[in-house]
Amino acid sequence: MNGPFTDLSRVEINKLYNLLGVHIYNFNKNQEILPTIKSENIIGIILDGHAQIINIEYNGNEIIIDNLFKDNVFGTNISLTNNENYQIISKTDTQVLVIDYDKLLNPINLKFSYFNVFLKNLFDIINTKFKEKNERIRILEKKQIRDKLLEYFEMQHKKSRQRNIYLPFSLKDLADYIAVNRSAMFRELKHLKDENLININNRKITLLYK
Amino acid sequence: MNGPFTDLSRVEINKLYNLLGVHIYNFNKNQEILPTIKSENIIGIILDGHAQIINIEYNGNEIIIDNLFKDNVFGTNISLTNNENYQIISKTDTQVLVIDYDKLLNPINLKFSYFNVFLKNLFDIINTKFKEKNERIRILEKKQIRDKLLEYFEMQHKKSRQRNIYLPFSLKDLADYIAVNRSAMFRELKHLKDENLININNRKITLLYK
DNA sequence: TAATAAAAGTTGCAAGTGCAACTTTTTATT
DNA sequence: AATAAAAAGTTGCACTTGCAACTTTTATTA
Repeated sequence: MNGPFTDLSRVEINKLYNLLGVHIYNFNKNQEILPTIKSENIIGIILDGHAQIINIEYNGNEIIIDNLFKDNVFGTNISLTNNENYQIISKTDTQVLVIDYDKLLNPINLKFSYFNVFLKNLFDIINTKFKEKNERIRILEKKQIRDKLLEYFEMQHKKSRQRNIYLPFSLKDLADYIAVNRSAMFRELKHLKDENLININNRKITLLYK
Repeated sequence: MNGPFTDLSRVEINKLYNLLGVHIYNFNKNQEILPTIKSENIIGIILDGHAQIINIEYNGNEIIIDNLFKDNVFGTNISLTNNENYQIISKTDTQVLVIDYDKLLNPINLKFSYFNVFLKNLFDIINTKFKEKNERIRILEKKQIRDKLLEYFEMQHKKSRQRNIYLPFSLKDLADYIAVNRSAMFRELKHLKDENLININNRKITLLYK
């Protein structure tokens, strides 16, 4: 397992600290990490210890989204879905390194700046994919089809801010995406419709509770 | 949505092509992409079209692991779990850009080489996390507790090449990880034990079918 | 080492889901 | 426009799972 400073000398690491405006924070067990270091756009790296990303749902339920151990990364661009109510809590004494994401890939310091723009783009692409995976996991973690559907609706609604959801794929594909049986999913959609929580015709779903 | 060449001029893109030894491949609908471009360690980017990463399971089942659209990345370091039997198939006419992953972050071409070593490390860290997410999704996609467990065992076995699996966490945590009810999971573990497929005591599980 | 908390192990029951086997509707192809 | 193929919509049934409510065992802490 590689860490952020693999293959780098002490001198080079110090250069990096200056170049990137790195900060290191220390936390005791069970402290909130995020408010302390929060800024617009950061990458955090756990240098030592153990922390958890926890999501607080509308109903008060707390869900462990991710466990962060040594050399794991987190941040507003990584592993966190947008617009969420989350906390990062240290579970042991934890040391965290924080980098300004924009500074990280800001080419003004560097020759071959076009190359670093390219690297930044690659990062963005991977991060986008990363967020998609996390979203899907959030849905798959739900045990009931109803909850999976509602979680999916919730995510779509947050993105579009609209009551109407236009499925980007077929209902069959939706069933695959949330990993349930197609007929069973449809049955549940009907239940939601019968309870006047949604309207559905073909690929247009209207959230009546919003 | 950003692509790999966002914010780069035509001239800069051409420089990149030379610097990185970029190749571009064109595929017709329903062609196998991977064998054509396969090498030790590559990053592929879909420039145009649509492709799917498909896993062929031991029983012949084909599972769509991922859909790749314009500007999505894939590769041996990204989104693919190790040691798997997978295919990447173009679903439409598809154009793919291929980069040698080692060349990408090889510092010999660059000033500030220590900085690029650091970027490479960050890539590695994110990719590791990415693979972990994919593994979990593979498990969560299974509909039955038994299949989730067997998939989990399979993955652990492939990593350690041992019949004995030592759980890195509690059974309660395993239940959370595969997102099922703890008692129901335990019930299923007992069934597997009764059928002489596994042995289990505390956190040591032995696969008797291996 | 005693007390307390957490995890493992167990079971009955109600509810939810997968599956199969359809019919109907929509979309794609010649 | 006719035909074929895919997706949507529907239902009964068996089986699986979640949930609750325990007991027993293993860890943790005072």
